[in-house]
Order: sequence, then structure tokens, then C-alpha cells
Amino acid sequence: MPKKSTEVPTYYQQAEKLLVAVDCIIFGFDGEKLKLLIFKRKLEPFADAYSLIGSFVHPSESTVDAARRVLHDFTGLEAIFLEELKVYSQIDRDPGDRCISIAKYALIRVNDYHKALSDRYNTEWVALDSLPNLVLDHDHMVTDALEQLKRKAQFYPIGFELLPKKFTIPMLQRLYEEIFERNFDARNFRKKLLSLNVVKQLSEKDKSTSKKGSFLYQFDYKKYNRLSEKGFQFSLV
Amino acid sequence: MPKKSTEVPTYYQQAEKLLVAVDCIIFGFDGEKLKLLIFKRKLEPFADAYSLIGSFVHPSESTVDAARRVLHDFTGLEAIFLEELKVYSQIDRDPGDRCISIAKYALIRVNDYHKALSDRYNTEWVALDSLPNLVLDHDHMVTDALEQLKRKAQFYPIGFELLPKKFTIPMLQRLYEEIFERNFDARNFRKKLLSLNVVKQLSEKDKSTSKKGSFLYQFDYKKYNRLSEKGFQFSLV
DNA sequence: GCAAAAGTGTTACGCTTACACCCATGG
DNA sequence: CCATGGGTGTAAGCGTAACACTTTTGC
Repeated sequence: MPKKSTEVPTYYQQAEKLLVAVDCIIFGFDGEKLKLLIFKRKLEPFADAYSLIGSFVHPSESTVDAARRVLHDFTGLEAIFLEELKVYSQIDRDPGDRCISIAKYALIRVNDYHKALSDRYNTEWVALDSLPNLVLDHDHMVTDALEQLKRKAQFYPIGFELLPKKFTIPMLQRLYEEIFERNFDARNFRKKLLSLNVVKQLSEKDKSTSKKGSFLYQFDYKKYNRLSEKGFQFSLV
Repeated sequence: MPKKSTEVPTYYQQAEKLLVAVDCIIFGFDGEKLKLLIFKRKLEPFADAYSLIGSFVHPSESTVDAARRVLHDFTGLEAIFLEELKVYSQIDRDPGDRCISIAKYALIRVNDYHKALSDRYNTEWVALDSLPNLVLDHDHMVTDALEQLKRKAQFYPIGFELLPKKFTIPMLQRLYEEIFERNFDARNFRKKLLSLNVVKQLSEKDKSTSKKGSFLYQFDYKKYNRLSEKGFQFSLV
């Protein structure tokens, strides 16, 4: 390896710096509908308009750190599924100033969500089919995030991040039906899921949606990781 | 929509700006091996070390513009497949200065590549299995780009961007074997490809690799686009 | 005429899909 | 006792994968 330079080289000094932001597309599932966490801005510019939550990236943090900070400040949650979506860098995308935005999408367990913070920051869960217009290019980010969610959920078990850690199979099926905007046959869905060998059945039942009750399951991350190293391809679709 | 603000709001002014770079992972296929275009740096820091090609993003251009500019300057080519990989933003990733890098991967038709520019800029095509160490986190970028190439090539016909516009089926198969690091059965590969209905056979033959000669084909982008709008899923793997 | 790559069909198996009824329980 | 959602099996069809020999032609 070449030796490490100790001073900032001149051509670094000549380069012009830019504003860098992160914006988070936050998905949640309440057992019925797929939702997005947005907020109503209090400050200008765009006061009273709806926006994704975001922030400028500080020099002392990575973009992931920035996204985690934003998520924590607006939701009170720490460890959430968080993945990069895309960079939005059209030079006129933000009339405030030249600013590139790194969009991240996050999956959140709605149950864990703190109501108090929701009020403090004017955040709202809104169903995807009744979203208001969002500021700047945020609408576009949402469209892209949805596509990405579909693509990703087809081959990775990320849907489980949207459910409580203990979930029932009908719950999971409803989620998949929301994400993929189509229905699944309950027998085939269950059969496929169980044949993948990555969920374990618990002895408890959830009785909140039926009198008979439905067995709870847990996703087995260890087993999944072992299998996928061996070339196993997760898919429920 | 809220009214457009005419002055830069204060909290934009308070935010600290960052250096933003693009780095390009450029894949090529010479008919035999999958290769990467890298260059030997002439300037400090890291003079004589190998690096991906890249540049700082100018305030007057989007990150895609910057990547296109870099690609053009180093290869002389205009329209190349170019897609975002990932943002690298560890605060200490570049000892020169705090700098986030947006990695893009590109697929290039090696035949089109201009030899003159290669000499001018010290660029080299290097087979993936004999890459030298690269500066900064560029090794990591290459690993990630390869994974992404595999993922993407599995369900999108991007492999064709690495071949001449007119190609033979055995050529395509060799490319796929390189990308996926496994062999395919020639009969099944051909059958599957033709059943997808997205390549058209030409009357010409390519005789460069055999005495018998092999029919040339062309990818039919119009047909592919029409099909994929209807939910058709491209896959050769 | 022979070496070297191109081209061609069939069969077995596994996975996916379609489909209808009984079970358990709370009210 | 009945309404509601949970849970179960089978058969048909389709796509995938395995497999070997003939064709062409430049040397």
C-alpha cells in the first residue's frame, strides 16, 4: 500500500464541497395496510407541506449514521432495517441550495413506535394509497423505494422486519399481499413458507384476529444465514 | 405545492458542506474473461498505486453527469450502461480529506475502447482474478459491484451491454459463465435464450472462433421492453 | 481426413398452481 | 349453534436439468 499522506493535497482543497442530505422512506405495516411515515414541516421553506424525514449529513458521521440519527430522533427507535435506495442529485432538485440527497429506506415495527414522538414532530403514518404530495423530489423517492421494496422482498426475507418478532402465517400473508399487490392462496403460501425451513413454530397462539387462534412463528435468522451461505434462495413469491 | 423560497434559508447556510466524489467500477468482456478498467495514479496522494477512475462532483453537475464525464475522459465513450452501486461514506475512508464517494458501475463494449486514451491515462484492463490492490476502499467497491452485477444480470438483460451489438450464442454463454462463475449446458442455454424471444437471428455468421462459423444475433430492446411491461421476467440462469 | 466448435431433442423430475372442506372457539 | 378465521392434501401441468451425437469447414 502507498504511504498515507499527512496533509490535505492541493487538488482536494480546490474541489468544491456540496451540501449532502439523507432522506428516509420509512415503511410500516399495521396488520392491515402498508404505510409510510411522513411529517408536516413546521419551518420554512415548505412550512405545512408534507415531507420525508431527513437531515443534512454532518462531517463527523457517515450517511448511515446520519440516517440512524434521523430515525432515532423522529421515532425513538434504534436498530431498524435500513438500506440505501439511491442518490438524488439533480442540480435543481432543491430550490433552497444545491444539495444532493441520499435516500435510504427503512422497515419499522409499527408496534414499537412511540406515540409521544409522533406528536412532537408532526409525524404521521399514511397508507400508501392515500399519500399526499410531498416536497421536492420526495414523491419520486417513494415510488423508487416501493419498487425496490418489491424487488428486494422477492428474494430476501425483509418482510419479517415489518412484523412483530412473533407473527402468525395469515399476518405474514396479508403483508405479502400488500407489498406485492396481489393475493396468495393460503394453502400454497403456508406450504411454501414452511418448506423454506426458516421459521419456527411457537406453542403460543395469537387470538386477536380469530376465535380459534393462530399459531405464532418466529423467523430463524441463524438458520437462514446458514442456508443462504450454501446458495439457498429465499422466495415466497 | 408550497411556494418556492427565493433566498437560501438560514439552516441551509449553517449546514456544513462535504467533498463528494464518484468512482466508477468499469466492467468489460474480451470474449474470454471479465475484466475491470483501472488506472495507475500519476499524482500524489497514492502515486503509482492502482485506483478506480473517479472525480469530485462539480456543483454544476449531477452525480450521473460526473460519472459520464469521467467515463468519457478516460475511455472516449459516450453512451454506456451506468448504474449506481452504493455510497461509501465512512468518515475516515479517505485520508486526504473527508469525502463521500458515490460508486457507479459501468458496462462497456471493450471493442469500442480507444487504445490511445488508454496509454494517455495509464488505464489497463485487468482480469478480475488478477486484480492488484486498489487505493482506499476501492477493493471493497469492486467486491460489492461484482455482487451487484451477479444479482442484476440474473434478472435483467444487462449482459448484452458487454458484448458487441452482434454476438453469437456461444459468446453470450461464455460471458454468463464468467459472470456467474459456473458452466451452463450449451443446449439448455440456447433453448432458454431462444424461448425468451428477445434476440433475433441475423443471416451473418461469425467465423472468428470456429471453422463452421456461428450465427450472429442481436438483442431486441423494443421487444424486451414490451414484454417486461407485461410482467415478463428475463432470466437465463 | 481430422480437429474443433456449432448445433440439435427427449426424458425424468420437481416445483408451482389450482382447488374445497373440516376444525376450533367465542359470542 | 353459528359465524369467523385457521388449518389441511392432492393431482395436473409446466419448466428445468441431464444427457450424446451429427454437422461444418479450414487446415
